[in-house]
Amino acid sequence: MADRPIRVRYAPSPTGHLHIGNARTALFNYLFARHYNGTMVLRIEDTDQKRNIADGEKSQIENLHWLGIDWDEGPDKGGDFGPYRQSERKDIYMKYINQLLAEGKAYESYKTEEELQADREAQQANHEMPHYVYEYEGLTEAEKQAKIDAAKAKALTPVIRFHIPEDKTYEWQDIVKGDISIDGNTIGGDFVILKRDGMPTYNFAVVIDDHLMEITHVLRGDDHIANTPKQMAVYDALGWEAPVFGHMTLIINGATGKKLSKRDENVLQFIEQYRELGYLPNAMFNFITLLGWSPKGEDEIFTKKEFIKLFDEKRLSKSPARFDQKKLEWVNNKYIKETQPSELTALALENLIEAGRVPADPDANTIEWARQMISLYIPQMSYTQQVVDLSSIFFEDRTELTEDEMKEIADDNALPIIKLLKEKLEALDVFTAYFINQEVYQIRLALGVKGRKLFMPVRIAATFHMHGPQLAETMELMGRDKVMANIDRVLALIEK
RNA sequence: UGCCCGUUGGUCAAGUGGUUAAGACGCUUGGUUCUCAGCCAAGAAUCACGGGUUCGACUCCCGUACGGGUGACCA
Repeated sequence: MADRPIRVRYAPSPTGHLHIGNARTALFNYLFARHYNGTMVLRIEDTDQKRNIADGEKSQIENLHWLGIDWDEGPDKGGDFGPYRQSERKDIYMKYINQLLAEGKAYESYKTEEELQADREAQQANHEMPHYVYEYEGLTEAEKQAKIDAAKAKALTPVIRFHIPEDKTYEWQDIVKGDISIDGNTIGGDFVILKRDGMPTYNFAVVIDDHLMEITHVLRGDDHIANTPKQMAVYDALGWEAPVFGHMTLIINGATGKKLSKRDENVLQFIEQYRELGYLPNAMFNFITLLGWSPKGEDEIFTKKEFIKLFDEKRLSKSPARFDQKKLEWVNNKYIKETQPSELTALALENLIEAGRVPADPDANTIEWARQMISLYIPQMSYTQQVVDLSSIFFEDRTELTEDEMKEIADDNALPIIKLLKEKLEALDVFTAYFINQEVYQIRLALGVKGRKLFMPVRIAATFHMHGPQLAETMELMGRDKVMANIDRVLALIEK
């Protein structure tokens, strides 16, 4: 096994959009493959026809690409081990199912849903773990055959169950958890490998696919630990060697302490949602990689290349990690500061359009204006959608000042400053930050007021807010008309 | 109820028998700036508990507690 070239896979089912937990699984498989110069396979596990959704596969692929994850083989790429959709591999599964049937390692089961349900209820009442009870228990081979024939005569369709050898103990060395050992009699009895609709079940199909696709390492969420012995039993039955398993801890909901579930609505769960808010792919990559894994040293910010180089599966954490939105914001802000303003503008523009702040098809002037406005907020922006709120100073038309703001301009110095400001700005030829600053300086010289006492009245009069980004730049972006209107409004309020 | 896994500050975490128990986010305080933010500096805060083993345990062993996972003709 160790000598074979490393092959790993990410195997989503197309049942929804890319979830953070799945993204993390994909990420670590990707890092593992790239670190060891191995091969990354994308396989679509679409055996549950009821749950598949129309664009599930497409959406997975798009979001993975957005995150910066790529693969070498998959439904969209081809490869020597295809097809890469389980729904297209039915003939392959049937071959092995027939083989197990012929060898007596699997059998037709006619137990109905009602019977199974009754079994489970009885077991539960008995404080036992729910498990399948062998329906041909104590029957001779002939009696068993007779029972099957009787069912066939009624035109019933069976499912195929796999016979679990209950006296075996399944043990493996897990890459992340270490030695794990599970008794064959605790895993729930003979399980279904072929459903009545003719599709194989997950626990069977993965084994066939992982083996045929020559997967060497299976890195997945630790909710699959309980499936592992079932899969190992299938490997045994087929005479195959199982791959190396690594069960990574789940990401848990910070508020509930439970596995991050698609039903939790208080946490943003899908990569797409972050994308829409203007999170950057590299920041997401960075943040998610550091959830449940850490490199040596003290750094927190790494490029993808560095992560690939540093990746070490032995440093995967054994205990679950909470998703910390605040830290993600910090990481994203770091990346925002490193990103070209033009790129940020493109993202933020979408958010502004979405919010109705900017027309859907902005002209060149608007784009340039937006670029400058967004630049003012780069130091404090956690994600670009925040410009919508941050920039409200440019869009709102307030008519009243808050108590705090009134206090700032109640000073005796305030009125002369504002009056002089109005005068100077009216006379200004070119309404740009540079010249505005000059005029403010002139006011300082003329009235002998400086610092907060000077700037606060100017800020409030010009912007109608006591907070905002650099004053002169803000005024330039607001434009002379709006600034003059603000000043008049504030003057009116003072005189009242 | 069974089986499996886990437990270092509020959060992410380093740590592998002897350390002042790193670092980051967050928080608090101070500095800087016209404000907010940012930036800089400082600070508070941690080994779940009980037994062993040992000269010495966060580190090894055993129990307890707590948390999580699993139980399908979902994956």
